[in-house]
Amino acid sequence: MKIATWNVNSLAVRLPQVLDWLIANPVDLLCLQELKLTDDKFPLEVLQSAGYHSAVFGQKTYNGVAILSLAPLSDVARNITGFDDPQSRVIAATVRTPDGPLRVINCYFVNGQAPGSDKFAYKMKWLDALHAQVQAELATHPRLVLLGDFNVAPEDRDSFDPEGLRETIHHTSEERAHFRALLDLGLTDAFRMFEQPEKSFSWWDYRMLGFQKNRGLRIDHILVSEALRPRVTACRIDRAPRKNPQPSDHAPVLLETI
DNA sequence: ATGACGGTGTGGCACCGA
Repeated sequence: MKIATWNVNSLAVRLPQVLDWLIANPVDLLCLQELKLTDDKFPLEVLQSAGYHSAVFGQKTYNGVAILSLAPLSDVARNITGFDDPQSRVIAATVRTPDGPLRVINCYFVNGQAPGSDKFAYKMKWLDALHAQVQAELATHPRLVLLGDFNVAPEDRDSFDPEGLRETIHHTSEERAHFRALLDLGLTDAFRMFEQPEKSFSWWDYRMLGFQKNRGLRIDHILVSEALRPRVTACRIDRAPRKNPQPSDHAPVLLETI
């Protein structure tokens, strides 16, 4: 089984690239973030023609998440139970597999702007709420994958400049503690189950030749539950779409299981 | 570095992202 996550930074702009990428990478599940469009503008029929079912949670201008799946999706849940949020950041769904149901939680984590800002405070509250949500989901769905744009570089090696950016956004101790708290629920960062090239990143700033200089961050992640972990055979970042003429600033991350 | 680059909106620029 192949599962991927990709922050597309506007699906309206990136749809042709998504369709091309799915032809080259016929994954079972593709989780998208930053759709930047409302549900009525989601290209449901086009993706259906490509063979994919969709569960969508859109929003005008900002945020928006979707799960694309070759197999039908059930028990779709939007955002976090008991956490009133005007922003569309979380969509979960269940997909049947030969080994039993798999719960998929696709998230676009809060950016947070800067420590001390209102947006950072929102990020912390959102992370608290997400932790409780994932804990509850795990209790009923032992086979679970939590993936998306986490907006956290978990360790120094996940940043192009860990010293210069120490305690700045994506690098703060608080954000990293929240990431570890998710791991403490029994989740594993699938990317770190395998030997990886040094300076592996999933996002690069559009400015200042960020990608060409590999000045990036690894902030897009795929976390797998204990039941799923022994099934994981590979996890990698696909840098190819970042080389497209009009790229997203994020690259897809891919997971393979037996 | 109040910069850069790219997307969206009802715009002539501001706001946001990371």
